[in-house]
Amino acid sequence: MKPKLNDVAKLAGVSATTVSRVINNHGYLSQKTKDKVFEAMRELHYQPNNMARSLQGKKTRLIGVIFSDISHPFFGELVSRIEKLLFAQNYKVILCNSADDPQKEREYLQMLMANQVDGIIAGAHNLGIEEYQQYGLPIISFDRYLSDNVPIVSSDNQQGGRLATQALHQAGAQKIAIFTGKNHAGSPTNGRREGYEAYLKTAQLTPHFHEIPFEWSPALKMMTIKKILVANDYDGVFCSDDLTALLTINVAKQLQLSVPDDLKVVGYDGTALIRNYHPDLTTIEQPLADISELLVSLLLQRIADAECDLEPMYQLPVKLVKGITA
Amino acid sequence: MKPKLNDVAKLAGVSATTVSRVINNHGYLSQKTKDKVFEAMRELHYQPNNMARSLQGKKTRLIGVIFSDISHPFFGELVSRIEKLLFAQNYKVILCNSADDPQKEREYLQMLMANQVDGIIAGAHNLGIEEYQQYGLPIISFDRYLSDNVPIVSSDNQQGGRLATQALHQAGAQKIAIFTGKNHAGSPTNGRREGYEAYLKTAQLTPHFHEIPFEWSPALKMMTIKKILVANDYDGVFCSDDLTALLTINVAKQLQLSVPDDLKVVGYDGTALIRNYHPDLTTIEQPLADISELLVSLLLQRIADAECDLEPMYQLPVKLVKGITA
DNA sequence: AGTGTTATGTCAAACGTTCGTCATTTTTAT
DNA sequence: ATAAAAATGACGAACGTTTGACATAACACT
Repeated sequence: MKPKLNDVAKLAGVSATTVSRVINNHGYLSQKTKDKVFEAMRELHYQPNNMARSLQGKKTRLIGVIFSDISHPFFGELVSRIEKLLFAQNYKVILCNSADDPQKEREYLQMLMANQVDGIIAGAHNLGIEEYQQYGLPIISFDRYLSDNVPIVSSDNQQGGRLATQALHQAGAQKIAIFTGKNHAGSPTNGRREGYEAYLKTAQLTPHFHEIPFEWSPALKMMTIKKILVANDYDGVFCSDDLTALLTINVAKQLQLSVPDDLKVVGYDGTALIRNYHPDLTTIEQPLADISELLVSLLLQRIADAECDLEPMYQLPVKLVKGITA
Repeated sequence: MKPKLNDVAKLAGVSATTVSRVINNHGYLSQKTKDKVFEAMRELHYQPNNMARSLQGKKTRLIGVIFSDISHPFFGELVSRIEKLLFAQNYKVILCNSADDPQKEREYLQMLMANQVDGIIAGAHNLGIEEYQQYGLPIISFDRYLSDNVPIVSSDNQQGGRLATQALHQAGAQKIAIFTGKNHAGSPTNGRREGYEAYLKTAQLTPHFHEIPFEWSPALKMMTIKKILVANDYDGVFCSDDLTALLTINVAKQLQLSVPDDLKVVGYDGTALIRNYHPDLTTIEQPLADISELLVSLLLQRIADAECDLEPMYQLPVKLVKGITA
């Protein structure tokens, strides 16, 4: 059997109360007793039962982290950073891959409630507003509007869209398309599209929109991209994520189009993976370190004080990372 | 305040005992009462408090999943699959990025114990054996020896090493190097190295070993690779992971070496990311779907019956995925 | 010796469930 | 009508910990 508080007490030759006091650093304690107790805890490999503690009203120090899928490099990197920051603050992460499925997201939410998490960081894309309101829990959202009292952390998607389009234009492109995911309300790609449109307007160029649903398989995406490139004579494409940009480049190669000579390409996200392994790709870098720090720090503020008022929206600056594809 | 079992009981007009019986489907229950209770639960958005339940000896249905870093695409994909499989069985994942740091790994282990997890899936690389034994908990390991009673799931690294080397050789390479991580005992890359060596022996070729520590930054790795390629006239390189293979290809490009004409390259892992976005790369594909299913299924068996005996080692077959780099 | 501070102990209630025991009521089958 | 089966209820102990109330002991300082 696992050792309990009482076993520690016996071994240390003190009362259970004293052990609890030592653990919680509560009331008067002599150094000698503390030492004895810690020693006994070590000897028995005692770990206080968190279930019992949080039944007592203590925090669980569990945080739910919901993203569509951490096998996507962007979310993988983001969640990895979030987990590290939280662990450093003695919080644990319950991982939720919502797969952009509203039903799964709902189940996750219920599960997280049942597990008494202290808070949630959500970057999922599907649920209606109400569902997030009914749980009176600290929540911070990444890049997505959930509800009025849920602060959003995001990067400046419009600015990113402008920068990307500008890069294409300044590299000489004149007929510039944008490839985005489906544009449901609240989706982050909307901002990118707006920035694209805004820049083209000032440059007096015509926008060309193409939707390539995020959840499609890469093979299907490639087919679609091929059709699009064949049917049009674009000389520049702004892809609203880096992976699509890689596909576009692959398709261009298949079509014997030289990048950047015949076709210029700019991606979006700029994860470490892309910067390290595809330095050629010109892309818009989201400040992942800042984003994760802000998400965590806001959440911890909300946990410490549920009433503390936070901005409804924190928008972090993005930057262009020049490769050679535009 | 969150609704409790008693609130449900009141609303449904039954006793607390009955509500508990309904939740646990225990004893005689009429359909009518069940309906009433479920209705009340729904109305109140009631979620049983898992802390209280597991204090009662119920399972927590929490699983600790320890890998070095999910921002690495291989681990990201593996952990994503594991999480999905576990969630489908109503288990939740506590995510642990050990960063290959023994101290962090130790802290994670203690934290998981404190949180009463039902089991652990570990793919980390650092801890001594003893530490995993002292907790009498179901554990399954990925690709790494932890302790005699911890089953290992891995792919056939030796076979992978042989296949990779064979591919290089059959593509015409004669002077074939291997780039691996540091070879501490129990590391999966050892098997790959052995396969490499074994194949070269039968082909009567000389092995050339180079260590490129896994934890180095990509920039540092590239520098090292460049030095190695400049100092030797290899015409084939087997990289023990795909990302290093990408770096090697990038370096080759810098050195004006044509791949595969001047230099053939084979990677290792074959994640969906690589297959989708780098179909050119010849690589050894680890069967991630089978691996994750096996990891989860073995763990659940051990949880269901701590005494059930499992093989000490499950080795799944790998396969060569032909690209054009070898 | 007296006072105040610091250190420890005993005891018990509380957290939200589960589950066994026992009792009672309702339903069903004969 | 009667017995057996099915359905519910009331009650309370237990899970491992925290915490407050209260008591008492040890110690330092005048």
